[in-house]
Amino acid sequence: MKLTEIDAPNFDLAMTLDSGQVFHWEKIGNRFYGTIGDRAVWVEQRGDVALVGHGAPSQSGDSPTLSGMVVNYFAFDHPLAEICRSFPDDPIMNAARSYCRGLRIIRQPRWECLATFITSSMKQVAHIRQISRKLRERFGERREIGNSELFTFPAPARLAGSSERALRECALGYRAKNLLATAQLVESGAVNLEKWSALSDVDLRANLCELPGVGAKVANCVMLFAYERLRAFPIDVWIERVLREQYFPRKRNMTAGRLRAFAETHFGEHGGYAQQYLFHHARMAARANLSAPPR
DNA sequence: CTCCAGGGATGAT
DNA sequence: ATCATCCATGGA
Repeated sequence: MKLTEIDAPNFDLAMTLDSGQVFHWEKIGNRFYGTIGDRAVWVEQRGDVALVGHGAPSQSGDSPTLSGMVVNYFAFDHPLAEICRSFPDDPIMNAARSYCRGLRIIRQPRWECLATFITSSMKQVAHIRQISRKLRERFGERREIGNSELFTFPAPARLAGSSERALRECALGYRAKNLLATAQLVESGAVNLEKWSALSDVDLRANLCELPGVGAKVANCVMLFAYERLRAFPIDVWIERVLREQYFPRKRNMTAGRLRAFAETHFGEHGGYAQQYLFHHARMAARANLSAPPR
């Protein structure tokens, strides 16, 4: 076990990992255990420093340094103060910005992010976490870290070579068919997720939406979390609720299309970041209301 | 346009 | 201990 300290200014690890953008990190004590690509690590925040525990690299040679991988994964290079300053100055956004200080949109591996969000449709965060764990345990590669074992997210070939039935055993339900079909498209080379990074937002979204199990919402999540398209604005039920109740409280005829058009213009060049802040703030506020309901 | 598949955590009773 | 609710895509 080795330790690495990494400068992590303006960062909140727990907020970042608990904001519904990534689903496999497990909290044990003060540490979050998970994989970054092929590497098993734990991460602990100590003020402005991220302490990272890790085993030996899986392969020697030309792999990037661990600290480089961590900096890239958690996007410590995103100019967060500047990004937050670009949000609109309205009461809703200001409350979310203040609550979510240090939340960063991370850079997830493309396939892992796409596959995970295909499994996310019509599921809540707790279920998505379970599916991710089952897929990893059954099809991923085992890694040891300290006394814990972790599993990498299975490569496309691994899932493409499985079966709808095996995937259903991982609690995917009807999503199994979509994940299998998409894995086979990627594995066959018919789809090259890395090459898609060169596409415009419009073309990337269109290509993603062609994949089985990917609609507008999942496509926007993948654009935001795996392709660093910080303008992409996924609208799920939580965000739709925020938009309707907070921005248009007495407009009865706001269609989904009009809401989408509003979001795309109102939240600006880092709309995806704004969306994540609104999403996380709304979810945490709802949770707080359960323990202390209003009146 | 409507209806529904499929499923496990979570809340309500 | 049961019962209802949450959720996004795609096909009928």
